[in-house]
Amino acid sequence: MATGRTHRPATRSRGIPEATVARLPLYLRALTALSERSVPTVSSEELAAAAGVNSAKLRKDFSYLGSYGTRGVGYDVEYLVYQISRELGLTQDWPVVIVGIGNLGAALANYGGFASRGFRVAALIDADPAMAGKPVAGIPVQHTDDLEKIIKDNGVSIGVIATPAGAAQQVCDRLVAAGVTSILNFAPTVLSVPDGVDVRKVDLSIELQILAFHEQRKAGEEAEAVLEAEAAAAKEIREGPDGDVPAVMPA
Amino acid sequence: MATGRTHRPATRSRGIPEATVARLPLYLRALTALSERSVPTVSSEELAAAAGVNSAKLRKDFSYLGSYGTRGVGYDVEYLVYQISRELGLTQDWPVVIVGIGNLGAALANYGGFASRGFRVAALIDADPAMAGKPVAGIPVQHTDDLEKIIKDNGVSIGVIATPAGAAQQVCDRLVAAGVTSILNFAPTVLSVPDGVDVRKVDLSIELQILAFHEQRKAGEEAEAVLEAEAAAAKEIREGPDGDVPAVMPA
DNA sequence: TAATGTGAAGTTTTTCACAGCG
DNA sequence: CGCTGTGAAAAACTTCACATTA
Repeated sequence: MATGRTHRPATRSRGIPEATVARLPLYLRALTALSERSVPTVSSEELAAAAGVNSAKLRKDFSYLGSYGTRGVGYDVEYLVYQISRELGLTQDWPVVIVGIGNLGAALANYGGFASRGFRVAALIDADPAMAGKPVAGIPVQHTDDLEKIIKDNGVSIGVIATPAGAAQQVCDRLVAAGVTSILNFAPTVLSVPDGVDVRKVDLSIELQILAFHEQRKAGEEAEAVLEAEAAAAKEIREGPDGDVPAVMPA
Repeated sequence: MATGRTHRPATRSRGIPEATVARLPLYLRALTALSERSVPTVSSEELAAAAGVNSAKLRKDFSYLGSYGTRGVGYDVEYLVYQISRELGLTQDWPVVIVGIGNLGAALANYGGFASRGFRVAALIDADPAMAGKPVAGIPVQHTDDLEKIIKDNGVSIGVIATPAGAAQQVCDRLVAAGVTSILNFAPTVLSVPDGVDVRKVDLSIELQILAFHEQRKAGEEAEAVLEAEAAAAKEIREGPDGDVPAVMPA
């Protein structure tokens, strides 16, 4: 993920373990939902259930942020929303560009949760001249030629790549050269970037393949279970219904 | 992720660590690219570079699958493609349904890499009656009412949820009730499912928030670096250019 | 001889279980 | 009393480094 540039261990930042950072958005979402329902406080148990994790893990995660709970009571929802938002850097607004306005890029541009918290789609960029000027999600698409200028004019540091795989590395290089230091990559390619640039990838086919692996395993186990059941049935026929009897036939 | 149902540790399956499973698709993609260029063999070093991991990790990962390499030579590309495909369960075809044919659902339906290896879009399902019958990516959209029938008729065990957050849990419940045991969730919600059902989620806003965290940290470090530089400069003014001198002013 | 395969060491993450506090 | 916060133990994962072997 190339978190480098300083001398700190790449996997930890500000003393907060990477695994914890990855869960903070989950907690934040659950807390936001509670906040909207005007729930004032929440226990680690309840919040953990809402976020789909176990409560010890959640408490440990929060312990890295500080002691924001009240023993015997739980956590103040509003306060925690604020603290996590601050920790994640969502109290400021991050301008984001999306490059590659195909079906996926359009879907991302239209994604509501985007604007709501901390992010703003500063520009949409596509290589197709026919797209230029067309509005998507109310934002006019601009041509790739102007990529560098767009990045600089808007002070963009986060870029989303939704181009075909073939174009991704080149787009990435231009983004980085123009000053982008965080990239979310939807193209099915490994991007190489200099130290100090973070890349995260979202990859449909990888996720499906992982599911297929588990799916296959389940099928295998079912077959095994059937075989075991059959074996048990056969054994019962050989040995009689009560099992613990010395076998008449060799095992 | 709810991998349960049997008595094995949920995080390991068939003796292959979950972290390894998650990387196999990466290796497979790199190997497929090599295969297309008719490269006959590859070393762990080269393949690791192509997949963006380190070579010791790759060798350890492969060691869980068996001894498929040749010392002094490397790995046979074709053979490894086959072994990994088999391990991931991609030698069979998995029919997949996509529920929620908005921008994102359409993007997924159009995604090429889908059909190529192991997966087949068996049906597209949407709640909007106006969509029914319309072809997306050459496949006619069907109405949610028929969800159960579609799942059963096609023997679908993998479902993709691309609906708005509000509908996701309900869709999920229906998919599971109809026999789906693996779900890829694009809706920004935590899904609850019974044991034996795997859920993986893809969440734009979580990824962006993780990037924002690191982005903020970088900015903080720059500020720190500036402060340190300023402090050093100030110190130099106070102490003169050679540093190790007893301070005249209090620290 | 070059590169795999792997014990062993090191690191990170998770979980346990309970002391401590409101 | 109830629930947080956290040391300590356990588990998972990564990396090292080298014996092994084609």
